[in-house]
Amino acid sequence: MEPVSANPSAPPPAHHVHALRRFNRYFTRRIGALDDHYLGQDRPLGEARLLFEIGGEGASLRELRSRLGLDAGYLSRMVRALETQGLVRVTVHPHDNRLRVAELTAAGRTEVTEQNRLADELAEGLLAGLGGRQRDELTAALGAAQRLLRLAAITVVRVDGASRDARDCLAAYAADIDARFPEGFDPAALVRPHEVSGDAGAFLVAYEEGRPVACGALRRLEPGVGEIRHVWVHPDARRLGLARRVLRGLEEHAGALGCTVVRLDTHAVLTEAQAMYRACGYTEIPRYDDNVYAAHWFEKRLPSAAKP
Amino acid sequence: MEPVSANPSAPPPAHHVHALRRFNRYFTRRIGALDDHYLGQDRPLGEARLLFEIGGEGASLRELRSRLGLDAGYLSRMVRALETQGLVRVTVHPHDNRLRVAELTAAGRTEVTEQNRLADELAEGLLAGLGGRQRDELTAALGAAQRLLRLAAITVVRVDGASRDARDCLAAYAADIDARFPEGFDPAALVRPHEVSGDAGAFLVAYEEGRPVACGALRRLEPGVGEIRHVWVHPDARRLGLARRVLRGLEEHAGALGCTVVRLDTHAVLTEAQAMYRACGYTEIPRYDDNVYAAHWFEKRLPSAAKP
DNA sequence: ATATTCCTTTGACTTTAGTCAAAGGAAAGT
DNA sequence: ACTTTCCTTTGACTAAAGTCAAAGGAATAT
Repeated sequence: MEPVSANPSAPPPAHHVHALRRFNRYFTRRIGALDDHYLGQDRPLGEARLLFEIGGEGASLRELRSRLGLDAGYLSRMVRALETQGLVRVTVHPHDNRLRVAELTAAGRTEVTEQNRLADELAEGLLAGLGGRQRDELTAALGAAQRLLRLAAITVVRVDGASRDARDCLAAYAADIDARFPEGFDPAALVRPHEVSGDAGAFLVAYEEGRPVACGALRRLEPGVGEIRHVWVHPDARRLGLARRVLRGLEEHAGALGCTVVRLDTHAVLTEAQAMYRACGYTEIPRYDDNVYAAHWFEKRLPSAAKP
Repeated sequence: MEPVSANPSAPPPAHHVHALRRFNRYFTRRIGALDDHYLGQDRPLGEARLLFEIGGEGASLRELRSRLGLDAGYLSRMVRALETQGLVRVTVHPHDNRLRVAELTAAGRTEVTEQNRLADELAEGLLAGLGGRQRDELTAALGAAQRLLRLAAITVVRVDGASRDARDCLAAYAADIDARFPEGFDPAALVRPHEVSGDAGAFLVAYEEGRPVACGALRRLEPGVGEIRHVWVHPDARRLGLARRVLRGLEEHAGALGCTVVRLDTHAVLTEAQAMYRACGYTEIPRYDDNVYAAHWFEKRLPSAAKP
């Protein structure tokens, strides 16, 4: 896996760094601390967090371990403690006897609900000091900040078209558009791994905290002409501007593979995608393939790789 | 001290509460955690935080205790530990032999600098994932959020005009405008405590985390006419919209004291203040007093207290 | 001057949080 | 079938964080 345009720009100017640190200091002191102390009520923080993380659906110990970053032994003991307190029930995983699954009992659920109520109350108390317009502003600012922080944490890397993550992404993509296209979607229309690997093309996957959240494929149509396909973003990661990042990465790879033009097609129902392609410099062209799902065809001339 | 328009509005809508909690969860997990772990490097977190809090200027143990919320005994031991490591020097307070003051030694300063460098690096790494425009957006969003969170934490209360905090605020106000008015300012022109206490008027102080950060006074000019004076905001708390809050509070008190009109004057150099008064519904009127510092006079007719 | 309040230190604990290694049962790869 | 890899449990610790109460010197209030 090689990172794609990892650092597109020079180191960030100091004032951004300071703004982030200032905010961090203020926020963790004012809010984070409060949250933790009040939530914990009568329970060690570790246990409170664990309960919260088990949540309504339950979770395997393995998952809890990775989500909370805990030592296996430590977690095992904590779960046992919660079990003897009657808050948690532990069973073996139905499909894999190595795994155990922790679920909340009724008492556990009550406690988590109470935790949530307290946290809500705390947040309400905080917001009570603001007027309606100011609350709107705050919510908007926090939303924007979170969006950008998430985006900053996502890395786009090139992977082999036959890799596990690539296949998973394509499967999710296929399921997604199958549900969206009125006529459904036949996975046979997906690119073959060899078309997007090695010198033939490229397959990019975006990772957020280790999980694939977006993908995009590039294959060669003819010498000098690449085709972008299967740009997909996980529902949880939409509206972050991730598709553009994947697109930019694919264009870079196209340039590196000697393409001067990239093309792509889209289905009639994917109107946001069409808008994005236009906004990214693509112009509509006549049909160039016989893709039965396509209704619009686009092309973009790549800036020739400038050498300094 | 009685709170002023403490809860001007109904409990905040759930979506604001959720937005705040969502952000809080994300932020503390992603950023806060990182920060702590990296900062601690080779040193327990408690000590690292303590070093940071002692900072360049040093601080009394008492202050450290309240800033960090630590047990006295625990703090005492931690400071001793840092002292034996040669990072901190402890001396008795020059004016109060009960107090000790902790200062950083050269070695301590080096370590804090290194801490800061690491934290900067971390922030840089985070920002590296964003483009220039996105960084600007992030900084703006964090700035707005912090401003609003601070504002939410500030409460405006009425205090006695002769109280310690009132006097401190007025002194700071006097020093402030003395530096700003070309002709200086004579503190004899300040209101007398009795003019702004009891039924005669009101004195409001805004507190942020226990410290006074703004004030404003109301006295009665003649029956039915109040005068607003000495609206002042601490330099650290400017640009939060605090002056407006104080002003609104004073207007409410004026209404409660039976005033239908409030007046105020401002100095020629305080142009932002003039703009604010206009934006808050004040209109310029002819000179109504003989205040030698005044160059503009304003008036606002108060909405008569509506009963439901 | 005397009582009271402050601030810090010390002793004696407890709880949380976390680490490391060994071991054993279960699934996956060959 | 056999090795390897996974996942969890247990034992044996350590370090950090925090609590409580007693005590003594310094300021303040009365």
